[in-house]
Amino acid sequence: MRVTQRDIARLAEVSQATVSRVLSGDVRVEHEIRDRVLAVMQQKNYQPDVRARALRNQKSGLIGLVIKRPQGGIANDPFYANLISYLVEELSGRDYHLCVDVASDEFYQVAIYDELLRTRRVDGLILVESEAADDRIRRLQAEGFPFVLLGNPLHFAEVHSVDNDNVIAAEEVTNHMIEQGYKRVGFLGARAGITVSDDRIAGYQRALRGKQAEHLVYHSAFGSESSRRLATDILKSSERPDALVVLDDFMAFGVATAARDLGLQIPRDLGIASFNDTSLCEMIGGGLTSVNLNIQGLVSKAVHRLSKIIDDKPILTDRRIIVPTTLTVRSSSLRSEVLK
Amino acid sequence: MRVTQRDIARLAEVSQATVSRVLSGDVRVEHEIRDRVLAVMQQKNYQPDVRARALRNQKSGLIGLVIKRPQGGIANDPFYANLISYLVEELSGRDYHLCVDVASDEFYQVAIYDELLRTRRVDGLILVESEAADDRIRRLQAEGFPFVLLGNPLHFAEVHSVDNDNVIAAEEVTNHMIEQGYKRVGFLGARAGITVSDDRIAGYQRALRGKQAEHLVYHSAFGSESSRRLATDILKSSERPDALVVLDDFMAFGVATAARDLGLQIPRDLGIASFNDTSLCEMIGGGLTSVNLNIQGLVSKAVHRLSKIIDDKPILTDRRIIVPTTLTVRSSSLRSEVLK
DNA sequence: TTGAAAGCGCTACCAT
DNA sequence: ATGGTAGCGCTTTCAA
Repeated sequence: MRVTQRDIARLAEVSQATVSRVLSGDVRVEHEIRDRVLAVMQQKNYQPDVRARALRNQKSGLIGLVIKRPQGGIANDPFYANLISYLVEELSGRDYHLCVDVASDEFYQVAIYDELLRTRRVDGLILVESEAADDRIRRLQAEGFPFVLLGNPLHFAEVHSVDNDNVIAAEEVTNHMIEQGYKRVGFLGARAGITVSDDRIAGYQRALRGKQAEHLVYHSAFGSESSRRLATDILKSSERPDALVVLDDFMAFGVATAARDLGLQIPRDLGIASFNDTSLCEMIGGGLTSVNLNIQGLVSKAVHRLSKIIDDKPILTDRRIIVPTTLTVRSSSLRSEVLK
Repeated sequence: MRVTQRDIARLAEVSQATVSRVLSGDVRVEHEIRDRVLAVMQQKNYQPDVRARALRNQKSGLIGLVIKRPQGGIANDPFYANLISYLVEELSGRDYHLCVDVASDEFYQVAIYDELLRTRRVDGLILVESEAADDRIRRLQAEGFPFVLLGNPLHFAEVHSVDNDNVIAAEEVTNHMIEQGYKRVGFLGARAGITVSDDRIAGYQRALRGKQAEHLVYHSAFGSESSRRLATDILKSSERPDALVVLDDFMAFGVATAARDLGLQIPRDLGIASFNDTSLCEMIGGGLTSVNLNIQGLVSKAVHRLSKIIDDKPILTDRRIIVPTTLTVRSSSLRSEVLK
């Protein structure tokens, strides 16, 4: 059996309550006793049992992350790997651990929510929803369960959320394309309903106002292969765009491949820019212009906010926190350089 | 306050013990009472508190994954994303959840180990060690803590481990290159000490026996950029290899980029093959030949074994479980096709 | 078949 | 300043 406070108490000839006090750094404990207890703890290599603590304090020290499996697993989306990585890092600084669950389908996801929060396994949740998830959010709200949404809460104004301003980000990158002299800028997004995509399309359209009459919005499935196929069709057309803003780096990779196969020069014949600024951007010949979302910043803000909610601390700032994006310009969009 | 078994008991007019029995599916409970209790549970939306259960049963229902941050975060290594993804999936089928921690440095990693297992936060650990980690493994053994190593335990014969046979895998892929007619096959690995790399180099060398006198082993840092630079040097040399087996897809990507920049045709002038078979392989022009590690298989075996250890069930098979690899041949190594 | 009660290891309150 | 003790919500033994 493992060492408990009772064992320590017996060996140090004090009460178990005193051991607990020493552990919590209670100032009222006499120095001599304190040292004696600490010595025994050290010797016995005592560590408090988090399970007992969790029960007693009604806090598990765990933050849950439930992600809906994207197309082809989370493996191929560096966003999630980044997210988890930064989350763990951020949490460890606050004495929290991360509990990850992946939901393969809608039904299962609800079950996980139930299991995770009704059983009080975790103290709070980080939500990442690619689409509006009304029922789940309402459920959490009804339970009064602490959670922060990474993304756009849409009509849920009361939900705490951390997000980029994807409308502005898309507007900026589209403007960048226009400034580079592209005349027919298109946008390659995901299917309608994916909030990130919808937001970025809105930004794209805003940028075009008064500058380009025709809006060229295309909807592709996720992944570089789908976008490669779609891009091939698009670029074969006689009225093809001369620049494409793409939803993410993977899809942009597909576009770049399609362009290369069709003999189009980047950035001269086709400008490309995308979102996420993953390591992939350095891998595309000459580099891919991409919007950096500052995932670390998103995560940091989200955890900060969540821990405040959990601790019931007053929240003075806005419920929606916006983390600025930055445009990392690489050669895939630098038409002006090429034409010099 | 939330609903407890006592509340249910009161409402159903039974004892709290009976409620517990109903929950555990105890057959001795009379049907009528059973139904009454279940009805109240349903109505009150009762869920047992996992914290109390964990304390009582001495089981948390959590499996820990501690990963040492690789170069540049885990984000850029799809292996970890895959690992986590499959782990979560596999665990959820066994009523376990995954607790992820990342250790940035050696010292911190030991601290996490302590926190995670001495405090009994998790019931078992999955270890992923890129290098021999003697002290940590000995510690776990001394504590009698359940864990399974994903990788090569080296001299720790008593450790339960799940791994590919990297020696054989490398031998096979090297043989494949030789069969394709390459005469100077090289190996681009990581620095010595990284067990996966060491194993694969050993396999590469075994394949060359009697077939190619000169062993061309190169050591690169991780990442496509480092390997691109190194590959550029290697390929500029007059005695350059005509084929490279590379430690992973990312590094292979760097090699492919270097080759392209030097005007070398793949697979005619340079054959490339690597390990991991990630989505990146489809992205490299024509496709990259790569060894598929069957991560899902690795994870499945590891979890299966770990849960047996945790439940103290007898383990009849070998302590070391080998999951077979398969070679996914794509055009980057198909020299014979090109020369037809 | 059911209920009463002990106890998992801890924190915190109330005594002294 | 210290000890005794209640109790977090649950499972399980023991009695009835």
